Amino acid sequence: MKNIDSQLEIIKQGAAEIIQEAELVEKLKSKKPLTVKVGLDPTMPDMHLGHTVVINKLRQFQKLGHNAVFLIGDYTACIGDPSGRDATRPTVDSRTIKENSKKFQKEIFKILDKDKTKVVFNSKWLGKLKGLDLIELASHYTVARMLERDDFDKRFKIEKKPISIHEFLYPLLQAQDSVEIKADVELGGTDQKFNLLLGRKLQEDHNIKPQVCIMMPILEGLDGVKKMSKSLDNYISISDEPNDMFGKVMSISDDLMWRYYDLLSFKNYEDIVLVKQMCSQDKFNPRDAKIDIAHELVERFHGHDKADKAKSNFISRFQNKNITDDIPLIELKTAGELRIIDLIINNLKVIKSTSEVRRLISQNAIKIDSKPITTIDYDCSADSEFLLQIGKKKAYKILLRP
RNA sequence: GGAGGGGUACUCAAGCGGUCAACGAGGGCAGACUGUAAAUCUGCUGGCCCUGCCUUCGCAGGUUCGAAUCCUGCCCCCUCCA
Repeated sequence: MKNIDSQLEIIKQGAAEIIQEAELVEKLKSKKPLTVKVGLDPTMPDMHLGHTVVINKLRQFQKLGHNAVFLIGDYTACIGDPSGRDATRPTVDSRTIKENSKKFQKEIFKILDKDKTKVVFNSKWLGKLKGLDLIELASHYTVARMLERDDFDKRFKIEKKPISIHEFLYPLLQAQDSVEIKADVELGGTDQKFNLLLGRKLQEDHNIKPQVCIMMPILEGLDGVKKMSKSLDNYISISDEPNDMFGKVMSISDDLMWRYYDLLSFKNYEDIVLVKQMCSQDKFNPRDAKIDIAHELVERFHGHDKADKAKSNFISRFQNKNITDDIPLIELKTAGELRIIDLIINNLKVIKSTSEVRRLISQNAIKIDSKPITTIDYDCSADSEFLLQIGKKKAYKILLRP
């Protein structure tokens, strides 16, 4: 185990806030591996890079020799934490929760060391709570203090949107998890501050040394402004195909790229500082820095070979403007000629309405063998092979057979 | 339980009897410029058998030549009082 100072330095990297740092030092001084908790609700079917920020931090703890506990909130998922949202999340059925949990476990081990990570489900203890237990739990906190939570406060006072009573139970249950696990440290996004703090309070009530709360910044999505989320469609899923993932990373702004470096890269802190410096002094093209981070991320989730391939595809396609062989070849059987409309809407299913196809055609966005088509009545002759491009990003090789 | 306010397209938000497929903003898409960047500029943004037609303004009816706009009932939400 490294000395306390260098541990602390690593732990603090990228963290938005630590409560209380002095307590953390105290705990580190004990020289015993700390129990570090990260919880995630299996409400969404797949994880995106935003979720991994906290897991990356957990990985650092793990590398430092501490005990990583990954908590799957299969019980709390039934409530749905509305954190950062303006309304209750719809509750999720138990089968979906099971499926998602399984997927989660597979995904997190692309980041964490499988052999050293303890995976726990909070239904194990929360499921045993009886009505009276729940009432007892609820007695530990007051309504006024609940309303201190930012999003509750906003909904209640400013937006005047409804808050259901059961939503108050979420933070309490999450805090109960910390009691059960006896967490020394809990990691979460800055939007989790309230919930994490409640863990401290509840642990104290149970005479457990309160956990240190470490808040990580919320990662912005592709737009660079709003938090990464599936519902905003500005996310990079960790199960995105290599080419897609690479392309999405390349399309972010330079400012955002540095955020991604800070929060997602496993490179040394010093190396990142150096890259930033070189870019700002025009010694290194930011585009190439972007290629590096794109490669790193694709490699993490898809392996080295696929990352190399995605990179070379990207370069040949966009930098050298070549149309590569990598474009999917689609073979279709047709009796005679095939209308372009039918091809796009019925066979490829990439655009949903004729009107939209019309629009794209009038904008010169649909090309066949690099030539824009000008009429909706365009027919593709039977028994032919051609390249179909829709906008800049979509391309297909089509082979029509009789 | 009582009183009042409100539900409009992906979101916010105008419209309050015809000129409304519905102002405006955001988002999204496309084009130009580029580093598939960002910023900026331009256009588009319900559907279709597209110089026209069809369906949309919480739901269901009604008044009218004609309704998102008026009337009735229902559903949902918010605020205040109890």
